[in-house]
Amino acid sequence: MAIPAANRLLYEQVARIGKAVSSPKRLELLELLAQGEKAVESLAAELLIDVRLASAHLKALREARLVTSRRDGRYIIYRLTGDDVARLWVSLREVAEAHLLELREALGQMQADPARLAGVAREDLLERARRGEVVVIDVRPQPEYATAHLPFARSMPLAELESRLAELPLDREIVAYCRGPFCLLSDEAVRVLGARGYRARKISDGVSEWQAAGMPLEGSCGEAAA
Amino acid sequence: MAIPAANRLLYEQVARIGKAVSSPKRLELLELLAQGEKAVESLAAELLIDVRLASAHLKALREARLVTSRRDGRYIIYRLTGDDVARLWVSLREVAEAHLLELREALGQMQADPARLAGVAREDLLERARRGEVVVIDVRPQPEYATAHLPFARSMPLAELESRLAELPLDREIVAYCRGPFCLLSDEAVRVLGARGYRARKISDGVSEWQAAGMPLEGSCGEAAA
DNA sequence: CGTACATACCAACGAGCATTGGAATTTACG
DNA sequence: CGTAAATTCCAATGCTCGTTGGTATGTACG
Repeated sequence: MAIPAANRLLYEQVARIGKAVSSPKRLELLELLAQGEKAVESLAAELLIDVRLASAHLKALREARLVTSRRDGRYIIYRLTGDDVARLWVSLREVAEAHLLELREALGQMQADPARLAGVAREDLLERARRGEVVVIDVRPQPEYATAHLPFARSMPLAELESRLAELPLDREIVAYCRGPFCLLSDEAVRVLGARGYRARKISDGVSEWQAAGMPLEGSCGEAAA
Repeated sequence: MAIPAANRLLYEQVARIGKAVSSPKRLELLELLAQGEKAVESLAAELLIDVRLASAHLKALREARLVTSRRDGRYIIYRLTGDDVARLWVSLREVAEAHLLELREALGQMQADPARLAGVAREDLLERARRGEVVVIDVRPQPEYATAHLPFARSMPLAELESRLAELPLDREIVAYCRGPFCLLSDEAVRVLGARGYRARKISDGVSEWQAAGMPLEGSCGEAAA
């Protein structure tokens, strides 16, 4: 009755996207690129893999049109082809979290940290940050902050945190965030701050999660060097 | 600074979901299961593949926890583990449509049909259907209609359409829908109706797309035989 | 209780993918 | 213009996956 060969092609095309997100390394690349555009070298360095391997994975992502590249001097800068790619990564992670017990266990062990700011709605956090009741710090590297960050957030990269402690108030709660639920930067920041007597907690949102929830972002969402 | 081995496991878990949706056949299975639970045999028949192959793919989907199975007599009935799985399928398809030119071309060729009801918001269609200005027909097999269908939709399986033409009014517009943008049932229905003098058009939404857009569904969304 | 049926399991083959060694290409910089 | 740096391309290897032939398991039905 129907022509089965006709739409077989359609599913193959969608499967191209599926194949692109079927590798852990490529997912890691997508999450990094969701923080802002980056050169191959820095991506490879962050993942602790060979540059050639990173290049090969990026090629696969490019062939699925999830990323594009442009040349900037000696570097080739990769970036996501759209916000929907970051949203897809968030959706995938949420489905995995919802159905894969193993993932929830691994997440729980990794961030056994009791310093989670849970049960607070994003709107409430935003309102408190607006009023200055809490200080929201973005502990990712500065270029990622420059690309996009949460409203009222202050850039405080983990690498500079200890030397810039004086900038943070001791009398107000400090809320740290980083790249998302899988990122450990904010956990480390909370640990450091807690040891120095600060009242610090973390949220697991990154900019992608925040935006996927319909919340506003700030930042020159266009260009930023890696 | 950070422990890279710790969260390596996390990405592997998410990649399990990615691997599950990296095969065209498995995507087809997911779309069919999004219409309602079904036995292995009927899934294999619909895909025109060997039952053993369908079983193997379903096993892969089950290991990624995207589907579950239960026994009903001699049959093993598979169903999605949640609405979020159907939403993931919709998201994947939307990302593919947005970025893969090849997909848009293939889609355009397949449904070159000029009878698309485009540019009409879902809310407007719902309102017109409520007022009875249009007759919305669900041309999928009846069990899928029973599981879930659009509000005010009437079940009119394509297989029975020609013998039940008398039930449809000639003076009102008829809007057909089926399983989604990749499904050809509604195109065929529009063709048949058009040849008999009916004013018929189609929408590309299926129940998953409708629901993913935040629109309400009707139906005994629990049990239905395949 | 034995046969038919639906489905899962096991094995095997070929195709495709991840990874790394080595080389080519493009750009910047002196 | 030549050298260094960043990245891609090519080839080879080992592994995983899709597919199908054969078989086992569990259920219904006479």
